[in-house]
Amino acid sequence: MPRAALSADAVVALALETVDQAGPAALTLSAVAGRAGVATPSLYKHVRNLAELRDLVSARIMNDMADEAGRAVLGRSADEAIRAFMKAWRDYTLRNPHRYAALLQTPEPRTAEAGARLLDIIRAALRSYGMTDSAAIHMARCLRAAVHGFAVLETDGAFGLPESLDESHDLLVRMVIAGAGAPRPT
Amino acid sequence: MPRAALSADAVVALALETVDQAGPAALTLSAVAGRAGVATPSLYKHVRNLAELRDLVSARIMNDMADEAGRAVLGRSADEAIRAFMKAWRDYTLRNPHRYAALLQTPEPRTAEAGARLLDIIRAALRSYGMTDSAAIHMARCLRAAVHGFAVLETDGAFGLPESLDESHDLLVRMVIAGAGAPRPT
DNA sequence: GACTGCAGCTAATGACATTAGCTTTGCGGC
DNA sequence: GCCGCAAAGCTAATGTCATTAGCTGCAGTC
Repeated sequence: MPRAALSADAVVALALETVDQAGPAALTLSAVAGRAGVATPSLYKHVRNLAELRDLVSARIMNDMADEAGRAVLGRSADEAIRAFMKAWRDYTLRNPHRYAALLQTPEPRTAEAGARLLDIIRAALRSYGMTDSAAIHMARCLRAAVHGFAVLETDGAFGLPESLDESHDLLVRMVIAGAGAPRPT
Repeated sequence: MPRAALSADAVVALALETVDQAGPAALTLSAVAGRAGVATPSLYKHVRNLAELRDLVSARIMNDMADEAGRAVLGRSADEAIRAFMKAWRDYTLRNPHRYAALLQTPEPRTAEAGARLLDIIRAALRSYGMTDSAAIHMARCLRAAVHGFAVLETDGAFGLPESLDESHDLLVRMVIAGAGAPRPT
């Protein structure tokens, strides 16, 4: 194992820095290579291509969020779990707006896997409601949609009005909790 | 006015075709020029640059969706209006998955304007609940977040499980309606 | 019939990603 | 201590784009 200098993980870390500082559009191999003090083609020794690097970054972020969300939910159940999960999610996105935008739209394998972890966490949080597996899946999807939609719109600055976003988010949380409490179809 | 051939609108239309057929990543000036039977630099006579073209396309799509959603809501109120709105939204996204992905994240002026129209439609639909303006704004945001989040996740194929997505969407609709009916804070 | 302005063209530049093939360096075995 | 090898890095080359500059030719206008 010659020169230890770089590694796939190190490249991803530098890519993440780039995203944090300059946004996902600035994530180019040139930029990462510059940050690593290395010629661009050298990166190909660690990463198949730009698409893979994007996926790796995306997966890292998704796993990160899943970790934080999982920690937030620990030891809570039902309404409290949902509240904590949604708060953790929003906190992360506000803390790292560029990261959120770097999450891959098109689900590459690694990102998809991280997404599955996330799903598990949500399902675990919902277990305390005692709903059927199938109901829990539908509920988890709704929770995810709500949380994701809000995050996208907020980090993109798509909510124009001056009204407090905290309050809007509170309403969203209450809405989801109400839905979880009474998920029975008509 | 020499040769009428192209025009900004025509360019946007061709761009939209490109997006529909090959996805937003395929929206390049080369591609559009090829489709128009014209050299790439010629497009600059109609559009400032690629960024502007993206914004124009995005705004066109957003306006389209707002039109459809507005039509769907016409003559309905309260729960029925919300249900119709959400159904119209999802139908559009399923009919035009690539278009939805082409909506701009970063809100450029024209897209933002179209987004404002959309907001108005939602607010009109909520008026029948007789909530205060401020409550309506928060509610509209939640509705938008729910609808947007679901659309993104569904068109990206981020929902892996085999469970019926129609059913999940139903649950989402019910959740939002419940939230609109009882939006009073703690 | 000459004038003007717009639409389109070709040529050139510069940022990237990606590939090919060469060079260096450090480690394991002798 | 010395050798070979494989990983890690480098330079050079190619191709795709976006974008700019400057030229050309046609549509109507006077």
